[in-house]
Amino acid sequence: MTRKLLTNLSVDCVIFGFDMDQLKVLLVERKLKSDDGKSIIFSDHSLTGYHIYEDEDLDSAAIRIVNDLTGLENLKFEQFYTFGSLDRIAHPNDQIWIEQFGDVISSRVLTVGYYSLLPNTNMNIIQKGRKVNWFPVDQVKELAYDHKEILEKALEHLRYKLQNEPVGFNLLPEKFTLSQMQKLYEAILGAKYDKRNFRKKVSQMSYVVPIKEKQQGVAHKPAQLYIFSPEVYEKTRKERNHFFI
Amino acid sequence: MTRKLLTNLSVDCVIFGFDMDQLKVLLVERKLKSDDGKSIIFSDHSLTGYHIYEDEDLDSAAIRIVNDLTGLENLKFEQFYTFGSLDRIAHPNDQIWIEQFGDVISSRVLTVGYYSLLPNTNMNIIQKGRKVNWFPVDQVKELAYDHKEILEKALEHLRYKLQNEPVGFNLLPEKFTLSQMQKLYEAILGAKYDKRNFRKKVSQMSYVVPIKEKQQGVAHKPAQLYIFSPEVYEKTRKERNHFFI
DNA sequence: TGTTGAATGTGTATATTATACACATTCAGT
DNA sequence: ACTGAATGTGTATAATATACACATTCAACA
Repeated sequence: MTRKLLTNLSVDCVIFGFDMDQLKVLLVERKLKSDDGKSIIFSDHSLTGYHIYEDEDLDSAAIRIVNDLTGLENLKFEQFYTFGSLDRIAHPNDQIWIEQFGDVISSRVLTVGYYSLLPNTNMNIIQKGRKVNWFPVDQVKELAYDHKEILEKALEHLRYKLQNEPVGFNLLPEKFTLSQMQKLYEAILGAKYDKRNFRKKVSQMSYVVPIKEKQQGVAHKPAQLYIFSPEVYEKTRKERNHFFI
Repeated sequence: MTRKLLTNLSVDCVIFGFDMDQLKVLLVERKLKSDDGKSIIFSDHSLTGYHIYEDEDLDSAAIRIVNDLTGLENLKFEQFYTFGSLDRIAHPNDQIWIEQFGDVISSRVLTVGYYSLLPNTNMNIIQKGRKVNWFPVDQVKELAYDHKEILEKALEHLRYKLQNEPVGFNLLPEKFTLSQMQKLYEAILGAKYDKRNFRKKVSQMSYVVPIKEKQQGVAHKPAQLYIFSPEVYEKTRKERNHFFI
């Protein structure tokens, strides 16, 4: 039995990772060679995305698609926006690419955007055919289709969330130092924070808890390690009373 | 020429209105009569929604669909979430309703959720065939399809936004009093605020500006009227520095 | 025209939170 | 034992949040 792939529906996933210095995004190479395989017609990158099956949940599709392209498992995805402009697939390269696979070009492909936050950029990526690599988010220039726009929207969403919810911990290893946490916020929000004030603020977050363990093997005073406690967070978040700004 | 309607894609719009007391939502009656027209097979309500055309933008679809059902014009919509569970249309009533129109039931209809905020609940609604009415949000029990879930998500989104951005002014008349503004926040967030402290907070919002006009025809001290200035807001919002909580 | 009912509009004291800012400590490596 | 590199800490001041009570102004009515 063959599952029916929906030609007018797809899912695109923005996979973020933090390497303790920069925010990165996982991109898939899109390289089209001439028939004789000797010259390259074009080469660029896209997000991890593909069409969904008729009998497939959106959330499951995100998991499947990323797994197909990267081998990554157990990622958590969150939907952030859906893109449905009529001109999403306008560039000649995009059309050539699609035709190459014999797909009919739907007059418009609606794509649901998901993002995922990974705690590092060293995980083993199983490249099944196409090259997949990490790129610093702020150096990404052009992408296939409207993926640049999707990436921007995901970033915007991430920044917004970061200022209102403790999503940042998903981008840090389970045990992290306060300097790492500070770097994360600085990198994503593009700001600079005072170390003492940052730590004072964090010390008020009861859900960031120090553990009986310190950094090891560093050529300086080893830092205290912390973990994020989702349980404590759920208990404390009860009511925020401020409106906006 | 006939435009092709996409059977597996739809847009559902959650239209909120505030009547100075309660948050309300605009719902469309869904009444199915027996063939002889004498008995009612079932009757319930749904959000304003319908399938989109092949050659139609998502945003335009929202505008068209709401206009078709209500005659309302010039609404501003914002997308908040997309629903694509495989069991969205599970209830027998939903299936009967769809079959009635001779539509094929797609195995899954993906629907993009939009919401709109109206400054009052008195606008002239042109009912084209189906009855459309305002209902207090917190008294809505069951809805067609998964529309109850969609409404909840829209509400959640609205509350979130309300605490972080000045979207509430869209639910108030152009000229409003501070008491009205306070009531709005209390109604939507389900909280109670101290009048003096609320006003102190608002007085720090440079974009809420008093005008040379007072309430008229009220049997008590007439209140100062205010307007929201988007221009001033854009200038002031520069940087918010808090993370979360 | 004066009395009533109803909502408006205002200030202060106290507690909490935000900001600005500099130096001793601890480790690995040599 | 010395160096380089990052950690970890406190205080004074400013800004913001909270708790709380009463005189004012209008329309309506007697």
